[in-house]
Amino acid sequence: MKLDKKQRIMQAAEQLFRTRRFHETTLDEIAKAADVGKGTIYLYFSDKEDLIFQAAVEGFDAMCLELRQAPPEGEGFRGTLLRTCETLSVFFRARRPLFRIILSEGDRDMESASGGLQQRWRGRRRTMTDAVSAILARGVATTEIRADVPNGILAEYLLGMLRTRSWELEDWPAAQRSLAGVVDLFMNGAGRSAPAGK
Amino acid sequence: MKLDKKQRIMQAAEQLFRTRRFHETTLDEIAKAADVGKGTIYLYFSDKEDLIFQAAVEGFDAMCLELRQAPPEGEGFRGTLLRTCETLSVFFRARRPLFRIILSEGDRDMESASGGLQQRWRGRRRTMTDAVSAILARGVATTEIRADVPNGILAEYLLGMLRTRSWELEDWPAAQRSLAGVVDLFMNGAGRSAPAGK
Amino acid sequence: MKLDKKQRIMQAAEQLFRTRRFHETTLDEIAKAADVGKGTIYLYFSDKEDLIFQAAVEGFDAMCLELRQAPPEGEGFRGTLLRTCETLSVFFRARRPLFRIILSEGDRDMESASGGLQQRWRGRRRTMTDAVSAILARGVATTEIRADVPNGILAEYLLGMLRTRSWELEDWPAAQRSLAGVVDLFMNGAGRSAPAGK
Amino acid sequence: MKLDKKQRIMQAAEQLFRTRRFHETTLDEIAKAADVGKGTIYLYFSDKEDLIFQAAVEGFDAMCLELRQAPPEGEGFRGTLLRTCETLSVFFRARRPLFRIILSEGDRDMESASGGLQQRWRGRRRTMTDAVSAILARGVATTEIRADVPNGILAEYLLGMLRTRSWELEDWPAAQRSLAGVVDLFMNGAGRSAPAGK
DNA sequence: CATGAATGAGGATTCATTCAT
DNA sequence: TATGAATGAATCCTCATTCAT
Repeated sequence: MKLDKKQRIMQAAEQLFRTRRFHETTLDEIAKAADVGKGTIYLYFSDKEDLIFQAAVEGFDAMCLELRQAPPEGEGFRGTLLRTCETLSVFFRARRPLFRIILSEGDRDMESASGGLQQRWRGRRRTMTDAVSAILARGVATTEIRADVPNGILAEYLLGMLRTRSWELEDWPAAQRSLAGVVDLFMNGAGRSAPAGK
Repeated sequence: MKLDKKQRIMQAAEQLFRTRRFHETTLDEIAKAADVGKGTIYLYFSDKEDLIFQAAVEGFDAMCLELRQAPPEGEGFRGTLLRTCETLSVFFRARRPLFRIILSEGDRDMESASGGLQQRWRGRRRTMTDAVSAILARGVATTEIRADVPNGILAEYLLGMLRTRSWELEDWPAAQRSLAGVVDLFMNGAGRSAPAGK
Repeated sequence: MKLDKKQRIMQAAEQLFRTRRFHETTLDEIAKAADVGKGTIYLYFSDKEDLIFQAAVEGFDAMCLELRQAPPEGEGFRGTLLRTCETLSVFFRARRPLFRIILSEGDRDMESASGGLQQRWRGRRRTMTDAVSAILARGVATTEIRADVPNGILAEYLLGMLRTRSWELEDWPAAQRSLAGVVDLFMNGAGRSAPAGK
Repeated sequence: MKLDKKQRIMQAAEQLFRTRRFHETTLDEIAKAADVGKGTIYLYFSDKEDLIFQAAVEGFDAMCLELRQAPPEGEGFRGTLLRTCETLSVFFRARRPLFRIILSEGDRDMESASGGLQQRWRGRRRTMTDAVSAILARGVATTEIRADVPNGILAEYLLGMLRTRSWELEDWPAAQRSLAGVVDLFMNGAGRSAPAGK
């Protein structure tokens, strides 16, 4: 059964942006790949940027909700953190190309006119960082997370580590870039982890 | 006294890309801003991408050399690490807009044809990560850095933290995003810092 | 009633190339003259050269077919030859400017890359020379054409004479450059034609 | 010993235009090939077209003078004609690429502005056709050339045949495209040359 | 005479967007 | 809703020409 036309368009876009840059991917190609007329795209999206954005944040709210769910009975804080990383990792994996475009298409100093994409994303992103902050807050409550650094900042660094893992560590063996490893490093740092002589 | 023409062009480019995207910034504008003829740009750069790249990596090799210098007498490992972060931070601060473009203009899965910029950068970047790895190796030697994670991976995460600090934490008060904080978090992690035996 | 858009574009091109050289005629002008958008040209032609070529060979195949038609009952060989010259002459008259461009845009020794136009034309041209050769073969059969020179060569010289008539003899009075005169010269040569009474 | 700089430039141009079109050959290349500075070209030629023209007509006047020389003792008319064809053939052989450019760069209907090259050539060319006409006149005097067609027209056709031989017959075996063959065809035509039954 | 760094006018081509059907 | 033919604004790059040295 054929998907909804809007869905087909977003999927085609996601697929094409995987191998082509923003300005190298034409609406003709997307329309062709989605098997719809070129004009049809404009029935569902206001313009090319809007298409990118909607394709990127598709499912984003659902993910944020998932992050906010209460942890299952008996799951320790580290377990929660690991599950959080998995959720985030899964969401961003397929969307990496789209977010690469969004992040590149503007910077904080950009004039508002051109920063449309980035502006919209920054607004949404807050939902995610807040959710992660809330999770870290639980760790603070159980004294498993240090309290001398704001949760929001810790959340950003955690997200940054996940980005590094996804963007820069692709060439390393899977064992070296496990999510458990990220959590461990995030929690214990790179310093001599356990006082040997203890 | 007027700078060298090539320098003027690179500076003008850096300035303009700060507030405009790659495709919104025309060579006309750059030439105008640099106060040179349009054709002059092509005397020094093979094309627009080459201009971006050269402007971005200007001084990169010098920075890598600086990273490799032996630490001053009596400077502890943490001191070295802090100094390393400062060096990196200074280098990337002004070049952020340029690197945003380079990173966005291609991805590892991209066809080689379009990944020219990124390819060139990946080649150079290695010099930097190796230098940081080498520094971390000294920490391993003094048992200040854990040995169970490859230095290369730790280096990537450290660089990732600096990126997060520079890109995502701009709205936080300076005190919260100090380089010392980055080093502390990198070394000790987000877990309860206080020694258990307390 | 307005012509087909593709036709309008080709006619506008033919008209403009009549008074301007290849590189002096811009696609802007052609689009303007044809009263279509600039982009429309690229819906029908792959590029500027393709436009020239298609405009030039428009109707070429039809002419070749016409050349191959059996001569009417009772038409002598010279009559056939004259009719052939007329057909050729009519076809090339309006297209002279276009062919001037095609012939100039490459030469046999040119690298294949740049000889696109000329290559395409050489391929087509063969159809025409073969048709003329076939006609001359009939003359050989009736002993009206000498057999000691290959038909293909004679065909080339005949076509060359038509070109001379069209390109170099324009300043001479029409009577001196009649097609009948071409045929006569081609058949009898410039030597003392035939000692009439002798 | 190094040639005169002007000579070197013209030779380099001739060489380069052999494999490149007018607009594909840059003055940079020519200067490089001639081993002179780019500005030096403008010391000897007013512009690019002038360079082409002067390179093409270099030696043209000398050739015209040669054509006008009295035929050697005892050389028959056909001998003179053959020698004439040889002279013309030699002159144009190396210059073909240059003349292809000149002939393509304008037409009789062209606005004077753009027809500069062609205009200049048409003026010079007259010297050559007049010389050939004069030679044909000798044939008329000896009744070897028909008198019912103006010499000027016959001269044009003869030159046209030489062009055909040089441009269109290159793929034929040398024996079939001999200058003697051209003269024979010019004199006797393509009709049954000698009434066999005579 | 000779040079070559510097210039900037000029044009083919692409592609997001519209709108008549 | 859906389409895709038509549009034309927008820009990179080339290269003939100049002129300070």
